[in-house]
Amino acid sequence: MKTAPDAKSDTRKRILDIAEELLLTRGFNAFSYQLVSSELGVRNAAIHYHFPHKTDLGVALIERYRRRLRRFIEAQATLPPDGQLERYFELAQSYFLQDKQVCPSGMLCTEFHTLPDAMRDQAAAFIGEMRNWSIELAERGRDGGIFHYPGTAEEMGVLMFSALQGGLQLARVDDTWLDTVKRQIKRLLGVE
Amino acid sequence: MKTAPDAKSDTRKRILDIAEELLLTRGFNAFSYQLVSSELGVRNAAIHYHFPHKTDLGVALIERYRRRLRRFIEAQATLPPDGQLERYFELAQSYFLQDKQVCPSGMLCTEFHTLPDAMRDQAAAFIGEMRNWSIELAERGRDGGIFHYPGTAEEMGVLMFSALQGGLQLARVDDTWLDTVKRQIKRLLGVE
DNA sequence: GTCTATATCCGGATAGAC
DNA sequence: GTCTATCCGGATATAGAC
Repeated sequence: MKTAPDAKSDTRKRILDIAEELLLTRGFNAFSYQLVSSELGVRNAAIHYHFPHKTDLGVALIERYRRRLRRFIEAQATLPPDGQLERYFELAQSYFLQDKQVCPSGMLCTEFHTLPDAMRDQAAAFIGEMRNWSIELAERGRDGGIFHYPGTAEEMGVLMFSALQGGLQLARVDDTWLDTVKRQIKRLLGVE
Repeated sequence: MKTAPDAKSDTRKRILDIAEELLLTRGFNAFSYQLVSSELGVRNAAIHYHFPHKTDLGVALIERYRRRLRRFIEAQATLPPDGQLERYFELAQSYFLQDKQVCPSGMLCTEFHTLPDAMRDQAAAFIGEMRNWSIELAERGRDGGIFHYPGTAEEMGVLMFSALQGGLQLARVDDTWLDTVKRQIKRLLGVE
């Protein structure tokens, strides 16, 4: 079963894992096939076999984020809004704990002007999906009487997304930053 | 007076201006001396005369941001808190209107792991100063009875800073983003 | 202060052997 | 599927003429 004929090659997956780590720490422009291949213990031509162009690797990474986001959303569709918020916070926290990574959307936004077109399209789609989920969370929380905040669900969802993205980045300079942002978001939602 | 012997050369200033534009649109890793020199209409060796190493240019840029921030703060020290908030928003807006730039702290955070040490030190200091100012704004606003929010001034100041930084980045993908963030921050502060 | 010319290195990418 | 070998372009940086 684990060696099904259509299974993605292990090497391909390991390349994606290493590239993801590099993307979220260094950024797309600042990582090279050399860094991936040396980490993997192969030559850089081997990477080109799996991903002919760097753009292919970048697009594959964002596509994987999008699939992962869909599974993340489905996996906790039955949780109450405050539970979902906790999971959202844990996701951000797990990025930070792993070498002070930033979230994918944050890295892709700041590098946006230098990304190849295909990556920009994927990034915009990914960010749109994150945005929608954040807004729906704010909406369900209010409808369920769990969250209490001024303004529309769209405004509050967009603000939470923005604050977490910025907070995760600023945590690189001050370890307490992300905790502060999470605490204040909960307060502004009237939770706890 | 304008040609005082100790005046910084015009070329040096123009290099900084062009480099700043490139830093806030493309990032430090994604801009080159070639891009600066061609924009300036000189050869790249001329840039090296003014800034021998790229690190020197990067450090000079952040030092200028720090001086500018100090002047920005002083210039509106007498404004009421809600007026200062407006100026803060206008600053973010002006970045966005200029080729969808992000704020310096946002770019420096995401590239943090790849920056030379001297730039990291400057970036950390700059961000610390931004953080303090944002917190003091939240504090004065509450003390003056203009802002009304839950949590401490530190928590609210850090949240505003984070949300504006993230919002400015995400505005690259969706033009309405920054306006939404500004509107919601004002609402959360109980302003207007 | 700016130029030409060049050194050095590194990045993405390809060809062809195994 | 991975290797060796190589090409090409671009980036930082320096030397020395003007």
